[in-house]
Amino acid sequence: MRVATWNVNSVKQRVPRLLPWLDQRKPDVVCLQETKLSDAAFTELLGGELAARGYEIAAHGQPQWNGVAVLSRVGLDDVVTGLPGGPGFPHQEARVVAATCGGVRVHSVYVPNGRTPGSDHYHYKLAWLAALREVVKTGPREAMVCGDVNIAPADADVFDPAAYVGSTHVTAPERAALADLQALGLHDVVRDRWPDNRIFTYWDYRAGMFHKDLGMRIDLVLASTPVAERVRAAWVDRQARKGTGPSDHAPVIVDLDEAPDGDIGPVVPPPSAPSKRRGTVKLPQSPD
DNA sequence: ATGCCTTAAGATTTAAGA
Repeated sequence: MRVATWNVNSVKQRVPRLLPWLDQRKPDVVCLQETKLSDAAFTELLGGELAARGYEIAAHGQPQWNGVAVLSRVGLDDVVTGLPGGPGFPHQEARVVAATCGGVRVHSVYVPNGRTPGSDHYHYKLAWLAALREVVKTGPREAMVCGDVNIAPADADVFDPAAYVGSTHVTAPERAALADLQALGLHDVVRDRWPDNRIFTYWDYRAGMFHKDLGMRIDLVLASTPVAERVRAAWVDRQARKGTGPSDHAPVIVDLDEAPDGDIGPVVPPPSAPSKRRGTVKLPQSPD
């Protein structure tokens, strides 16, 4: 099962990039953020194209800002929008939708930006993360939190830590809130897969930041232990950030092996017939 | 320049993003 997450920065503007990307990468589950579209407009815009590709849609949007969605062609059950009892600014915004896809509880999240450390929006960000934690905590064991968390987990996740001193995305309280979420047993599967690599998922549109590879890693796929154990590839699709009319974020793509089947027990390849696909496969981070 | 691009809304500009 291939799971991807992508902050598309307006799905309406990104249609010419999104549809070819779906055809190229063929993800089974797609978490989208910053769709910037009402649910009715989402369905009108993409319902036909996505249905033709076998996707069901769980969209949770609003007319102008924010907006998230889950697309799935491996089932889409028990859809929940928003965070029950969660904070708003002042009212709840369209920042999370969850659905069960292929046996995994998938949360597509767009964490508030925070704007300025200490601001009302910053405290809203921290409260929002705490509310997300409660939802995940009480949810199924097989879970993934995918999306734009608007936090660089470590200094290695920004191009220059000195450039971000005093800014959001790197402050200790934000990182602590993310660590609290991960303390539920969620693994940062891209970083776990590539512990020492320079990996970014967002590059500012301005000043040739992408060309110079000056970015941040703020789009994450977090997986609970039973899901993380199935990861066979985890990488950032930098290809999708190139060319004409890209989002300022690149997709993150994660491939999961089949769920263990109780009837067959642990799978051990016979020594005489090594499988081409057994074990973890080191895919290039960016197949340029 | 201290928001250098891009988006949306809707108006000749503003708010927002990270």
